[in-house]
Amino acid sequence: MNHNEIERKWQGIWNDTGINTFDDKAKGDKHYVLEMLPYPSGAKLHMGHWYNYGIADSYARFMRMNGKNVFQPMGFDAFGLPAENYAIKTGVHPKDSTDVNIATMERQLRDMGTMVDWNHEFRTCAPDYYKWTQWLFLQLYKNGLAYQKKAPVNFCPSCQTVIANEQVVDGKCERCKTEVVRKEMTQWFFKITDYAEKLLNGIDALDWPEKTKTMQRNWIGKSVGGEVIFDLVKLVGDIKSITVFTTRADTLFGVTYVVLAPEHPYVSAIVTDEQRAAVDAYVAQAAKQSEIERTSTSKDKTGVFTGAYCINPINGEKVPVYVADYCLSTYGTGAVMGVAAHDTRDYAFALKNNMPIKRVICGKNGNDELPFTEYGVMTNSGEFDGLTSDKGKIAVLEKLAKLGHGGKKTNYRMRDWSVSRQRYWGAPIPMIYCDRCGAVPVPEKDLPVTLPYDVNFTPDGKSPLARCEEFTKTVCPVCGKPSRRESDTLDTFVCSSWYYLRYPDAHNDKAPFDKKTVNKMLPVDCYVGGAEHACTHLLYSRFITKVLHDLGYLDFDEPFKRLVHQGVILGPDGYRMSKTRGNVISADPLIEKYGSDALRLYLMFGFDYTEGGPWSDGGITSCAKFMDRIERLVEEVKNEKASATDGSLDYELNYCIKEVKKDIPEFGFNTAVARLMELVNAMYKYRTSAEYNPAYLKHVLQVTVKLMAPLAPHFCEELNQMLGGKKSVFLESYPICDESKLVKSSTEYAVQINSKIRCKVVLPQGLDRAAIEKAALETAEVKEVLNGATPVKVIVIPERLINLIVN
RNA sequence: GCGAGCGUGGCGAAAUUGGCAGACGCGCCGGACUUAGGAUCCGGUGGGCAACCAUGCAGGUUCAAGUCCUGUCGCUCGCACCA
Repeated sequence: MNHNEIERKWQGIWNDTGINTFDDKAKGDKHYVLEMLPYPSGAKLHMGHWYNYGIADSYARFMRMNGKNVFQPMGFDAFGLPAENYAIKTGVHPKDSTDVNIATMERQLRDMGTMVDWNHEFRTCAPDYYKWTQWLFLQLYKNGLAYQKKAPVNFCPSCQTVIANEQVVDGKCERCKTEVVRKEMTQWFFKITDYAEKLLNGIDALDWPEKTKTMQRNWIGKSVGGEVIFDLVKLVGDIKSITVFTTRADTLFGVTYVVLAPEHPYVSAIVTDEQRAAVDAYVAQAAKQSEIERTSTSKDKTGVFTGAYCINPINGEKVPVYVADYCLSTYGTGAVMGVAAHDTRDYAFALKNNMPIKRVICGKNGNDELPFTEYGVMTNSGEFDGLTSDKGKIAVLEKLAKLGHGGKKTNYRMRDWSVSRQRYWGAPIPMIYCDRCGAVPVPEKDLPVTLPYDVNFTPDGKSPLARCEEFTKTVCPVCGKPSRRESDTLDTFVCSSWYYLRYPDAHNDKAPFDKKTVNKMLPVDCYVGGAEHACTHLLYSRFITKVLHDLGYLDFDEPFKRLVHQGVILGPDGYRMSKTRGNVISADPLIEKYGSDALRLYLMFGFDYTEGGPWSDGGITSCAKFMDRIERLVEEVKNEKASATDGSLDYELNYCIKEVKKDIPEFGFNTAVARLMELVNAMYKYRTSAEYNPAYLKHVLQVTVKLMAPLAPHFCEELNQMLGGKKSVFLESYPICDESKLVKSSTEYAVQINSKIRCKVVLPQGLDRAAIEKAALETAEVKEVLNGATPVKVIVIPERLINLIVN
C-alpha cells in the first residue's frame, strides 16, 4: 500500500463529502475538542505539533465514533514578536511572512488528516478577529476592569517592550531570556486581582492535572492574615502611621522594628535630616539592582535606619523604622513588622543591625532554637499568654480592630495583568487621548481600530505606531477636537484569552460570538496543550470567561472542563530538540517514507502521552511493520464472505474492544495500541491453526479496522473499503464489547505455599472461596507441592491466587 | 530553602490499584522460506548451573509490597525574601 497515495485519496474524499463539517443538529451530545492554537512560526510543523494535534485528533475521532457530535476547530495565534523580529531582521513585513507561514502550516495540518472543520478557521491578526479583541478590551474598560496607571513594570531590553509578571521567568524574559529591568511606565492593566478569589475557588472543580491546579493556586497566592497600624511618633504632614501586613499577628509582641520597602512612598517623607543621606543612597542603590539581584534569597539582609520611630499598638512600645530591600513594595502594604525571633529574614536582619531579639512563641516540645518560625504557644504577650498561635493571631487582630489599629485582611500574590506592549505586530488598544476629555474609549461602532501596514517598526522602546501620523491623528469621539490614538498594542495573550469562544461562530460580523451558540457549544469538553501555559494562557482564559460570565454574556464561568497536557518529545539523545544541539527529528521525511498514520501510531505507542520522552527511529519502523501485518491479513481474506460463526478469536477480540475503549478516553494510547498488537498476533496464530476459517478472520478484521480507525484514520478507511465497507469507517459506530464472550469456563490459579508460587492449577470460573479452596486442595498439583503438609491457613483471591500457609 | 512528581531488563515502557513483576514493542539469539536477506513467518529472550535473587538504597506494615508507611540518595518540574 502506498501510504502517501491513500492518505491523499481519503483526505480528498473527506473533503468532497464534507464528512468533517460540524452540524450542530446532528445526533449525539456536542463534544468540543480543542488543541491550543498554533503560532505560525517560520518553520514547518514540528514533532510537538504532531504529538499535540495528531493524537488529540485520534481522541476526537474516537469520541465521534462513540456517538458524540464532535466539534474540532483550528485557527492561528498570529500576532506576536517572532514575526516582528523576523521582519526587523529580513525586511519581510510581519503580515506577509505570517500569511505565508499560515498557508504552509494549514496545508501540513490538512495533510495530517485530522477531522478539523476548517470552516471555522480564523487568524487572530485579521481585522475581523481583532475587532472583537478590541471589543473585549472595551468591555473590561467600561466595567472598571481595564485601567491605566504609571507603575514599575517589567521591561525587556531586547524585545523593547513591557511584559507581564506571568511572562517573567527567573527574572528573565520568557521569550528571549534577556534579563528584565524595572521601569516606570504608564501602562494598561486588566484587573485580574479582582477575580483572585473566584479564580482560586473555581480550581477545585476542574478536571485538570493536579500539578497545573497547584501552580495556579500558588500563583494566586492567597494569604490570610491581618493588618497592623503602627502610629508614627512624630507626624509628618498628614502621614500619621505605617500599616503592615502579617500572617503572624500572634508574634506582634515580639516586634523590635518596622521595615519599609525602598519604593514605599513614605520613605522620603519620614526620614530624619541626619539619616537622609544614608537613606537616599540606599534607595538609589536598590533601584539600580536588577530583579534577579533583588529577589535572591541568599542575599544579605541590608537596610538603613530612617531615624523615625513608631508605636506598637498592642503594647505601646516604641520601635525604629528601617528601610530595607528585603521588604517588597509590590506585596501587601509594602511594609512589614520585624519579629526577629520568629522569622528567618527578620532574624538575619536583626543580627546584622544589632537589634534586640524578643521571643514571644514557645515551641511545644521545648524547642528553644531561634529563629523559631513554627506555630506554638504565646508568651511574653500580656493577656494573650498561653494562647496557641492559631487562636492567638485571631485574638490579637480582634483586639487591634477594637483599638482601631488593624484587623483581618487577606492578600494575594497575584498582580494585575499588564497588557500594553510597545510593539507593532499586535491588536491596537482602542483608546483615544484628548487634551480636554482625557482617555476616551473608541466607540464600538468604530471598531476595528485597524493596524496600518506601512509602519517603521524598528524598536526603540516606544511603540512604532507612535511614529505613524496617519494612525495616531484622529478626533475625540466626545468633543470632536483633534486628538491622538493610543499607540501601544495588546499583549498577544489577550488575543488567545477568548479565542475558544470565537470558533463555533467564527465568521459572525455582528458580535464576537452568538450568545445562544456559545452557551450551547461551550465549555470546551477536552482541551489539549502544553503545560507551560499553566499561569499564563490558562489563567487569563479563566479570568476572561469569568468576566464575560459576570457581564451576562456567558452562562458558564469556566472555559475548559477537562485539560490534558501532552508531554515533550525529546531528541534521540534525551535532550530537548534544538537546532543548536542538532538533534531535531523532522516529521516530513518520516511521513514521506512511512505515511502520517505510522507517525501518529508511533507517537501514540512509544510514549506515555503526558510524559513524552526521547525519540527512537526503531519505534516508527515497528509501527509501520505492524500496519503491514494487518494489511497482509486483509489482502488474504478480502474476497471471502465474512462470517461470525467460528468464534476462536471472540475472547481476544472482545477483550481488545473493552480495553481500547477504556484506554483511549484516558489518553492511554500506548496500551491501546499494545492491545491491538496482541489481537493481531492472535490472528496470526489462528491463521496457522487447524480450524482456520478465512471467512471468520474477515469478520474479526472488519471489527478490528473500526476499532483502530481513530488511531490510523487513512489506513483504516482503506482497509475498511478493501473489506467491503461501502461508506466511511467514521460514519460507522464503534464496536461494542460482548461481555458474554469474556466469560471463560476456567481460571488458572497461582498456588502459593507460604507466599511463594509453587504451582498453577486450573479451576472452574465463578466458584466461591470455600469451593476454590476445596477444589484446589484436591488437585494432584497441589497435593504434590504440599507433600503431605496440612495448611493452617488458606487465603483465596477469587479468579487469581491461592496462598497456603503451612508451618 | 519550600512544594510536587518520578526512579522497574540492553532500550521505550506495562502492571486490573495490595494478589503470578517485566504486557506490547525495539534490540538480540535460534529456526523456516530463500541465490541472498536489513523482507516475511515460527520460536526464544531479567539475572543465576541451581536453591534462589530481582522494581534507586535501608528499614517497616502484611499471608502477600513496584504499589502502603518511615528514612535516605538521585533526577525532573514548579515556587522562591510574598512577611
